[in-house]
Amino acid sequence: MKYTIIEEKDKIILKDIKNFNPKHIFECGQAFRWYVEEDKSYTTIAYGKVINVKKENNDIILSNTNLQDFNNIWYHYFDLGRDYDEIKKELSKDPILVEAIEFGEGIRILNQEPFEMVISFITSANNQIPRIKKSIELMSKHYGEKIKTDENFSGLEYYSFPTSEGLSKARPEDLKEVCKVGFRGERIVETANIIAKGELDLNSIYNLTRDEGKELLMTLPGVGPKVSDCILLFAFNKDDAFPVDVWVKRVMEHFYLKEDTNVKLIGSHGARIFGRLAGFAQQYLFYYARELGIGK
DNA sequence: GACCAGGCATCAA
DNA sequence: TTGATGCATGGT
Repeated sequence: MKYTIIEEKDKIILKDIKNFNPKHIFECGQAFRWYVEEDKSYTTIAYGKVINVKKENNDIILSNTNLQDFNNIWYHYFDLGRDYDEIKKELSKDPILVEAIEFGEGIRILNQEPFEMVISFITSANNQIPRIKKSIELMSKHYGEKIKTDENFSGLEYYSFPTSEGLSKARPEDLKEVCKVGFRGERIVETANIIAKGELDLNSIYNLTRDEGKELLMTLPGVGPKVSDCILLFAFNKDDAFPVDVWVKRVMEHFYLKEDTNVKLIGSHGARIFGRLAGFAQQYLFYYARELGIGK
């Protein structure tokens, strides 16, 4: 996991870095706001910043950033302190994971912003990934704030994801008509309200276990077992969280259970066989299953 | 036109 | 506690 950090003008280069493939990281379903560019690089908006990520040979080039932001934001966001070789080695005791890991060898689990994850995964319920992305983009454009970028970066407009205050003032009807969130409109506004008023402090979840965090998150409208696990895994570093969606259900039934079951049984089975690394196993399996259409 | 999508809320048993 | 059903919306 050793790599060299090189600072250039508006760029940070991670030289000879392993376990970092932009396509795998940004298209494995954990994040909804990474946009692929013509040169195969990816651009996103996070923590109030716009950043572009490009892979060139064994290097990763982070553009429109600097060393200070890298140290304060991106090092943690990209989970660069974690040893993915160790995780892969442990999970590779399972022959099925060997295949899934080979397929998505460059996956990392990002540390994303809590409120954005809450609303994004409420939006994901009984929805399709391309439509989820579109709704999130529309919510950002209409209820987020425009981010100033250097003119010579791309010339496009970028918007931050809305704050809880911003979304709490939205009307559910507008979220439906303008942002195409359907029946999830009421849940989004109600949840934004609860968080904006401080009735639930998301930051407290950093210090809770998966089970404790799950119990708290599930008090929010629109947050159930699967959505809460996604929030815990993608925002709060709860690596033992094992979100079970239609794809994980399919891939688990296909390779492990060999029969038609239910999501609750799959959740407990995943926790039992993958343990503290269940979240990583889930991401490798999800990407593998969805890209190849396994079990469909 | 039925069926499905990174499920959840609700209600019956 | 578990199982069935409706839900907005848009694409097959």
